[in-house]
Amino acid sequence: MSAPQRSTYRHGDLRQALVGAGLEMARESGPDAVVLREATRRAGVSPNAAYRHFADRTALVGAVSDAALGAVAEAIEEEWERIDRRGDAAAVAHAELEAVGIGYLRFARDEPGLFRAAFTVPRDLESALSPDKAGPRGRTPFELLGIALDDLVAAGELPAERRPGAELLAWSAVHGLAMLALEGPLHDLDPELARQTGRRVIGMVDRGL
Amino acid sequence: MSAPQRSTYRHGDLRQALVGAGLEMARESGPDAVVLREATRRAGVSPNAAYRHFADRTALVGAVSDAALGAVAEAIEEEWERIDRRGDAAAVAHAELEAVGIGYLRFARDEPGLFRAAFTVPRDLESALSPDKAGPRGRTPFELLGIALDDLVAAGELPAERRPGAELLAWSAVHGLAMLALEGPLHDLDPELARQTGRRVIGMVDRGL
DNA sequence: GTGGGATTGTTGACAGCGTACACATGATCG
DNA sequence: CGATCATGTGTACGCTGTCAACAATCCCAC
Repeated sequence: MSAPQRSTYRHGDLRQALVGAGLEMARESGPDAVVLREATRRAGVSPNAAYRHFADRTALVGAVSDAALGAVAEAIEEEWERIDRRGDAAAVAHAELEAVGIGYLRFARDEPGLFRAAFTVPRDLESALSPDKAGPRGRTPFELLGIALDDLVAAGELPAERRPGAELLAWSAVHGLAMLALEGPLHDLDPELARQTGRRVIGMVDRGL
Repeated sequence: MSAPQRSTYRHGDLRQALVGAGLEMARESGPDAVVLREATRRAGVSPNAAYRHFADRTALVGAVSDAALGAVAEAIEEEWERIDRRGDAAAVAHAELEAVGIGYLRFARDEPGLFRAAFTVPRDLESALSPDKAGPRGRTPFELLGIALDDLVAAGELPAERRPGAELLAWSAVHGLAMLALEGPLHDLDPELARQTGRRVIGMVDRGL
């Protein structure tokens, strides 16, 4: 599981191994639990070896965060694929928006540690949107959200003048609920109530955009 | 400023001094920057003295978080006092809701470290709502939000059946924006754009509740 | 008042952390 | 084949949170 005895002096792909170990730790207790020495231990390597691949601990956590973002994208795409596209354009567009929100919240609930690793680590927008953090279908969460909003406009369900920046509004609402429920005051909100609140938040976004 | 030489063996009010030092550190760089040993240093006391007042570092951070919550309450109340109450009930109710949101976001912008200390530390709801974390006028942020929503219902601006749990919806939206802008991907959003987005989020809540 | 807990602060120690510096190993390419 | 450069190792330092044992002081019962 952890300390793979290796015969070669070189490791092979230490960088990847460190990120993997970091992901394990983050999954259990969030990004703060990513400890550099422990990662090297799990990779079966001396502590300082990490510095050949990361400038410092922050850089490692950043890489872990990137990987976590990819996992979020995957969760959202999964929900996206499930949409029934036989209805009219308006219904489909609303379903798309809902899918993004549901996927986002589902991931936050199922993988709180990774979720916090993905979004709680300071990074700039362009980095968050860069395509190498996309899901398996190659689309980032932000892109999917954008498509949903575009489709709402196209279907006449959202006035075009409200379209610019609407991502931020939708994102804020859903993200806020996730954070409050994860590490904030809603920490031990009843799970069923949390699910229900999630739906209501998405409804509020849909109505209020 | 920092190490107050004291003559007496006893400190006087060490607990308060530690919380104060913790607040300073949190203000600069958030709750993670609150380090127990440094707090004792600033209080002019040996490291272990802290353990007479806090079970461990977590407890200290918790106390700091409580104090930070009080500061949030104060910021919101400030905005609340500024409301022009001469209009009709509906307008006042909307203004109240807006005041809570604006105060919340203003505090997040002006005191990001304290904001994160207040809301990023795991705590349960009842603790977050307990009145000892209220502002100078004795009302917690959550209470003020509740009053605003009640007034919306009274003014016929919010269907009564949507009232229960509406706090969570409003709170989520505003909190999400704050978190994304503080330590998330919106980290370096243009300040003016951020302000504007804040207003739009509040508008979305007002429409979408 | 005086003696004896109960409080509160101090000393010393330990393991674990991130990281700097010097060194060892080995793959790669002239 | 030998030099170079990327990669991993060893040792060390200062910092952290926390434990255990000890010391000073306050305060209350006599």
